[in-house]
Amino acid sequence: MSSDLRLLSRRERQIMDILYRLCRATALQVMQEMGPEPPSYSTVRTLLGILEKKGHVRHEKEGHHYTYVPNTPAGEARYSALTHLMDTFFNGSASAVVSAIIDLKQDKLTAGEYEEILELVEKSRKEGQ
Amino acid sequence: MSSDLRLLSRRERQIMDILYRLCRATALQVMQEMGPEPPSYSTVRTLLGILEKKGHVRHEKEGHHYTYVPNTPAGEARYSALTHLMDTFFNGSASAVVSAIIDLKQDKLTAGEYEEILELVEKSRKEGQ
DNA sequence: ATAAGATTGCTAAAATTTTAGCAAAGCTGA
DNA sequence: TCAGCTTTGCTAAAATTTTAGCAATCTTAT
Repeated sequence: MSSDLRLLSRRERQIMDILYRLCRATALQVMQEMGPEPPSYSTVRTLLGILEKKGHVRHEKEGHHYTYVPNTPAGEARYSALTHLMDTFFNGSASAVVSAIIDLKQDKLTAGEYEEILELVEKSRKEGQ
Repeated sequence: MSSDLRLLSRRERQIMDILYRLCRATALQVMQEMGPEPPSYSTVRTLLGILEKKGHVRHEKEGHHYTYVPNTPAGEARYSALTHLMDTFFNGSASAVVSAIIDLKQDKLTAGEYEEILELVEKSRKEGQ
């Protein structure tokens, strides 16, 4: 089943990313999220149609218009994205990724977030025994 | 400068991923890493040439053949990949990513790795004060 | 009811990506 | 040396992606 997001074209992936970020969106909303040099509304609709035909997306009729939703559950998509990132850039090492995240958010992490992370890790450690 | 990897085509990105994973590689090595349905050697060379022209890659003469190396430092590429992943799938939340990593590697993490991660987090917390 | 506005269905062409072949150049070992 | 193998340089065409227009349908408000 897998349906790997990495096999999609540039625009297709860009749209899938937007859908995962927003969870659900109309063609218009998607277009507005497509950053600088957005394609036309028409183009976005075509792409959504292609993604639907390929099975990556489905639409739900919401009143007058369509709302598009990713077909693969967010959890699954997250899982494979994270695995790929870890393998590609961090040699598969979990602690290397955590280290990078910490670096990344360094000054922005609140005391509460530190607590949360520590608890997560310790909880998992205990469960693993 | 940015040169976003997400703007590349499917094959181009696939090759960049391989180069980041291997750090450096010849066209042949790249081809051998291209999974099932690999393109021809010739095709891989063409793609590497395009990536070079776009400035994503450079080659070093190594004896008889070329070895290709990513131009953007691994650290920088990691940074933007991780940021994008976090924003797309984890709503920008650091602790959510950490939680996912833990889940992911659940049974495979050794006691030593748990220690390492905990130390990383605590060290950062102290420094942040 | 009906005009105005918005959304969809369909189509086609432009642009880019992906593919691979062949000649030339460079090394290697008999 | 020189025949054979490997790698590069160049080229061109097939395949896919990306683009957008227009008619038809549906909603909403007058």
